[in-house]
Amino acid sequence: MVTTRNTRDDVITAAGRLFASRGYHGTSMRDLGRELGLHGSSLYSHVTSKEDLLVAVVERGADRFQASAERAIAEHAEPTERLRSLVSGHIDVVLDHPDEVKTFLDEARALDARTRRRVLAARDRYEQVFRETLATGAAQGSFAGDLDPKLAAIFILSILNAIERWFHDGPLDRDGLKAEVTDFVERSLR
Amino acid sequence: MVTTRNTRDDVITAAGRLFASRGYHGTSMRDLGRELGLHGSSLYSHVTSKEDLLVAVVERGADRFQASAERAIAEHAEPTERLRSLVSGHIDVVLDHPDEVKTFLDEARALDARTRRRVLAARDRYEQVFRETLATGAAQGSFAGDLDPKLAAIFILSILNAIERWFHDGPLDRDGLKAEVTDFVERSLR
DNA sequence: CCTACCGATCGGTAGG
DNA sequence: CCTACCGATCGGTAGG
Repeated sequence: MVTTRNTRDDVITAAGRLFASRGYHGTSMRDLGRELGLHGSSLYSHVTSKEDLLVAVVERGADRFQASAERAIAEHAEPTERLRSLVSGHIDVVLDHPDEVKTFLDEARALDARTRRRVLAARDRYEQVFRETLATGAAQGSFAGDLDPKLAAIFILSILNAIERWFHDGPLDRDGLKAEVTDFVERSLR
Repeated sequence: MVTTRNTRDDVITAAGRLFASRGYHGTSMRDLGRELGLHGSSLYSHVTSKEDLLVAVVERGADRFQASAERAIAEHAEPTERLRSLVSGHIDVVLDHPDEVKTFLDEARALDARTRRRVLAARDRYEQVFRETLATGAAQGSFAGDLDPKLAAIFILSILNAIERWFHDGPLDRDGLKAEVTDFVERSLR
């Protein structure tokens, strides 16, 4: 037998998988236990409640996006390049951690009000990075001068966040996807 | 007392409201009864099951989009104009019927496999109208010749479907929103 | 991580 | 549309 005991991390990962595919309310603790090969009640040695699990999954998603934004900021100052890095980093997060992303985007409503507010604030800060990059670029002449940075940020993030819903490796691979999104977006900003 | 009995239509509308805000699995029949001022068990004189309700809400959403596409096709042959009409019509559906749209977009996974396939097929046919409009426009020179109609359709629909998540009448009204989206999209297609 | 269990709530039915 | 109810399942606890 090579079977090992599950860690809290394993539990959160499996929870993300189920929350992403069936939704938080569509997933029971017994479902999750089955996924890990143990009884539903045994999960309570790893977590204090079902919502505790949701918080953990959602925060993982939030952290990934934040880390990606920080990398883009650290590595690229010029607006066009920074935006490309933001787009590329976002796509990596979506494709590398689809379950956390989907839960982060779709299941925040199941959180209690205080936690939900915190998560939405994190989302806003992330969007703000896109907005400021666009505003700087418009001011410097990299993008169209009449650009509305707030709306453009929303449109770009709409495209990025939807990727999880339709993309699966095929004729178009990850780099191709990044190139297509970047191209579509940059045309709009000129 | 002006209170009237609820019709099946009332029940479906209220169900859309709750499914959109809490999700299908996050809504109980008793919740829905409370919303309508009657007991959960009384709902079964209007519907045969909870899933019956979900199907009805989702199909309403699907029908609205289909009707919008048919109108665009009937009224505009020229690709640029037809696309504008598709965008405007889609935004109207999203803003006039947000609950049905959200349920249509987010809760299809809760449907049984057969119904879900039917709904996804309807979604595909709708997307196909966008794709064909873009392909025709690219062939005729209205849009860039190297345009990928499939990807462009996805990107445009990503922007349109996300509107429900962030738009609420403010400084930007419905017509302003339509103009901004159309502008952003058309720049990308040139 | 398991066994044995709890009260609450779930979708749904019978019979008016 | 209500009353009275059903078996199943829910999140969670006690005690090992």
